[in-house]
Amino acid sequence: MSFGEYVRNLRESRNLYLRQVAAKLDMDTAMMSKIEHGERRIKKEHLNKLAAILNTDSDSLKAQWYADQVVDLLNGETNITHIFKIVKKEIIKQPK
Amino acid sequence: MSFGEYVRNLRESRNLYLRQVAAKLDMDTAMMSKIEHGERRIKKEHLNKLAAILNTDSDSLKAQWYADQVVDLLNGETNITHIFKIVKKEIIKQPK
DNA sequence: TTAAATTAGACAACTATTGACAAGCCAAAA
DNA sequence: TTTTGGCTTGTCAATAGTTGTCTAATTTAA
Repeated sequence: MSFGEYVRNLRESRNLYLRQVAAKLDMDTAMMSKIEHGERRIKKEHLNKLAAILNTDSDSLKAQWYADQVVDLLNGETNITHIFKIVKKEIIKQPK
Repeated sequence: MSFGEYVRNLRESRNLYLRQVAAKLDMDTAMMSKIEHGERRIKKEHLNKLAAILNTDSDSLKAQWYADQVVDLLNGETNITHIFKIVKKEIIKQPK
């Protein structure tokens, strides 16, 4: 399930209209529609607010959001497991 | 090791100068320098040629390149394992 | 010190993304 | 069968981000 579908499912289960969510995020309904369709990307800064509006866990929402970006980036690649191994090794070594 | 370091290691082990590699890729030496420093991103389309110039395996080079983008994207995130799980689930379900 | 190699800074040119608007679609109510 | 409400689509200018190039440092090796 993509980020957009994830949001749409939540929104519908909350019985909210696109325009309601859009208004609370101070954006056009059309934009929100595109976000749910994966045609536009919601800003990271909006995620906390969106989670609150949808009354859901923001960590899961963020994970979903990041996953979407990664899928987009790796679209069509095989070798994903290998890539992830490199990434993990790379990210772990940031102590501080 | 980042993509840039990876390339630099290879290049030096091959006793090639930045300007030589840059010339073969038809780009400015300064650009190539920035690429090795991670300040600029080499185009995906250049990877095969670069692998040939460095006489190395292009799949590994590409994996390294993708890993770099992902690291960049997830920079600062915890939860990476969770995100990767979502990604894998998402990517697997593309048959065709 | 010199010369070659590399790096850094600045900037215009090029791309991509965004937000806003208007028009369209579709299902259900009237 | 029209109207209404919710959603979707297309377009476009404005904005933001990226790229390549040039010039001027800076570093390195003799």
